[in-house]
Amino acid sequence: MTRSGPDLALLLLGGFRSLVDQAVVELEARGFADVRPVHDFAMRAIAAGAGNTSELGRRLAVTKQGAAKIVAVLEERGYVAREADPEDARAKRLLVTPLGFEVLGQGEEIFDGLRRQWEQQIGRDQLDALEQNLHVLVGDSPIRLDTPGWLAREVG
Amino acid sequence: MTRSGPDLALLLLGGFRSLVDQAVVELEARGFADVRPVHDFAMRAIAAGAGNTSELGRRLAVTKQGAAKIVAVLEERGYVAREADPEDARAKRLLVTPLGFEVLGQGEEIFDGLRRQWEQQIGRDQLDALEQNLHVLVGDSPIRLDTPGWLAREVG
DNA sequence: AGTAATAGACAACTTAGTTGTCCACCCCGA
DNA sequence: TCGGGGTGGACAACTAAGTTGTCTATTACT
Repeated sequence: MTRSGPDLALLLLGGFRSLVDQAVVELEARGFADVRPVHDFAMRAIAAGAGNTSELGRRLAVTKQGAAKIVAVLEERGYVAREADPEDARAKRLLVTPLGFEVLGQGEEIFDGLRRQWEQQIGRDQLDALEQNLHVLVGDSPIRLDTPGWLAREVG
Repeated sequence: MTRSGPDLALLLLGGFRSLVDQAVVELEARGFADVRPVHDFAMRAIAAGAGNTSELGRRLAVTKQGAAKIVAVLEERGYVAREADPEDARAKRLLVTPLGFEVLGQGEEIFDGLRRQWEQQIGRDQLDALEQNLHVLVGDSPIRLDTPGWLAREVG
């Protein structure tokens, strides 16, 4: 039984790590090596409407230069393409390639699978309550991704 | 209501971030600037018996050189002292100074306070269940600290 | 039209770790 | 008892993933 504040924080971190580490390993096993959560999140942001690098930077809460580096990696891997923006000669449009969507889909599938494992371990009601409570505590916008350093780390 | 695997991971990360960010800010307000979770964890490990730098590295899952850098910071801040080990001429003993224990104590107090806030928001029973369930899911040793990159980040 | 803001490139720096190498010292076994 | 393998620690070079800072080209405001 945990009762201390620091332990609660560690428990949350542990839960996150547990899911993400397994997901990264499983993604690699499926043939997508070197995909980190930050890549996944970046692609999701692009697919969700971050049309250029500067906008992506804002959504990921990194500088546009930082975003440009992420995009460079994604482009090199073939997950994201860049093309001239017909409506703005300064900008280059970002788009997720079919291969990128493939990674995205697999990632979602893996996370869903892990969630189902948790559901089996503690029961549907408990997991629902856990999510519901965290939602209340964290607020309506839990998607703050400004932890790219850690998200990008190699999994031990 | 959250039902997707990725969202669950984000929720856990959000919860952790929420606690840690507030804790860092509050610690700073109490006069301990530039203290990051990784410093706290390192001091805790030393206090708990990590008697030298190599051992600290093992407990934090970083290389001994990495541990040495953390120790250097803690020593410079006056939170940790090093002295010759009378039983091993190679080693230098690590010990947490009174000032270090002060930080540790304040940190614990702050986290406990944040936990009480959560308790008020969702109720004692719900928080107990949340902790209990996470404990089951994460396992008995939730204290895996090998995320120093992110733990050490400046809070936005 | 003129000025401010924005997209993006390039370069240098920062942080928090990593290898890699070396030496001094401990320990254990022939 | 000595001799070799393992360990603690220092120093140096490298890496990853971001940051500022500066520059140009282009767009948007008024």
